[in-house]
Amino acid sequence: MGIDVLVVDDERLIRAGLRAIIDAEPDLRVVGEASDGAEVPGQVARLRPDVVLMDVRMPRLDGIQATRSLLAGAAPPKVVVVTTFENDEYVYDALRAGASGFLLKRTRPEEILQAIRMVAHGDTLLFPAAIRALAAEHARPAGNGADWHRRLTEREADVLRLVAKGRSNAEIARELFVSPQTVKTHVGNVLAKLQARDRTQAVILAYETGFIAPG
Amino acid sequence: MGIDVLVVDDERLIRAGLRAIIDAEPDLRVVGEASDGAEVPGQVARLRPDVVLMDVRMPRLDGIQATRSLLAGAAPPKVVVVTTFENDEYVYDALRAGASGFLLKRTRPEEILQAIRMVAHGDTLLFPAAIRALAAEHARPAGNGADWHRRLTEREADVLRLVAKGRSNAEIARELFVSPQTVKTHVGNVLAKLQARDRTQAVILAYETGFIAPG
DNA sequence: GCCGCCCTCCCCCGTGCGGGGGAGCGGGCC
DNA sequence: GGCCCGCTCCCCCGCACGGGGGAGGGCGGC
Repeated sequence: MGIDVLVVDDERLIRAGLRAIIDAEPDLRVVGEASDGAEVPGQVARLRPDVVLMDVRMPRLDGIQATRSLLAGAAPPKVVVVTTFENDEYVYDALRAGASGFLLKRTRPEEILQAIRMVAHGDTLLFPAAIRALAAEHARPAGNGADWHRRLTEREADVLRLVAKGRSNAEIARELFVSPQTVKTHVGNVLAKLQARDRTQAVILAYETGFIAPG
Repeated sequence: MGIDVLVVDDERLIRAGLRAIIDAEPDLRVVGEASDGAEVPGQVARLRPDVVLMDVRMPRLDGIQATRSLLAGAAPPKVVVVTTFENDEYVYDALRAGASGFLLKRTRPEEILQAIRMVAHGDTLLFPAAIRALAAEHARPAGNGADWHRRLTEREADVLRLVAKGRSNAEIARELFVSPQTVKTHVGNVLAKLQARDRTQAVILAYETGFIAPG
């Protein structure tokens, strides 16, 4: 019961964001992270995840090679390759290497979660599906069902939204009718939960994970 | 010669980003800004812009009403309505109100510029065009032809890219093999050019204007 | 030649920010 | 009743950050 996920990405920021999103789900769990394709086989052998969420571009050993070597082993996990652009030439290589699917990094959180569940149950996400997901993203009005709210409390989410609008702590305090100290507490909690060093990194995570949408 | 543009948006950040993009073009010029639909008629009468770039959602008087009142006047400017989602119900109202076109905020800078030129020359941007622009956005690999490079020097753009990755000044200094003071200088210049108060706002602008893409 | 821009580096200074504590209060759960 | 948790507010502290200057070298345009 429950799907164990290994997150592989060379960007610490992205890993933190994905972890936050995934761990918010009751049926999903991040059992480990790797920052490099070369670390993947060891982590997989040790942690035995059900699904590996793997970035394409990484130093040393890229996601394609890592996928290939993984799938060659015994009882391999499902692999979802995460890429930035859908016409990335790596995508075709990823499918040939045996990936069960791939996602765009700009995909909305709930779609990432759905994708993990799908491949865990044996489904395959094909190229057009990613396109459709993308289209669906834009078809959705403002009902962005971002999901790490469950990790962030409502108040913390309020604060993050304002941080992501460029507001200072003092401004946020005025807008929320609380003291600056309170805002500092919330911001501190947000940073801790997102594993961000400062508000700038928090904003980046908010954009990268779809907590807020550009435009 | 040259197209005069009035930028209307309640978000100071967005206005600054659009101004930076537009003013970088030799044939375009931002002659003024308005933060509210109610300010628009006065600004138009005073500045007589060729094109008004107008946000839909604004306090007091929204972009639709502002467009309607503008088009009712003598020698009205062309109006391009800027919206967040293409299925926004306001869009149809905008076209009925007499807008010459509309854009998605997530549209790439160069497409925004092209749109301004098109409507100034009497062309009309229809709904499908926005969709196509959107599709084209994703079809484009990494060749993001962001345009405010002309305002930002190359070095400044380098620094902004790293700032937008969450790096501290010291980290940027190490990565670029220069002293922290130099980085501070560049960051300061970037903030000034983007009219951003701090690095957090600069990152927001970078995302909102498409200087960097999420994912 | 000179001027202007870009890149580099330096000083000082104030402060917003983030980390470390702690604390009171309400509501929900057991 | 006790416990946990979210929200609120407070202290202290160190430091990275941003604003204000200035300065020198390289390079291209006028």
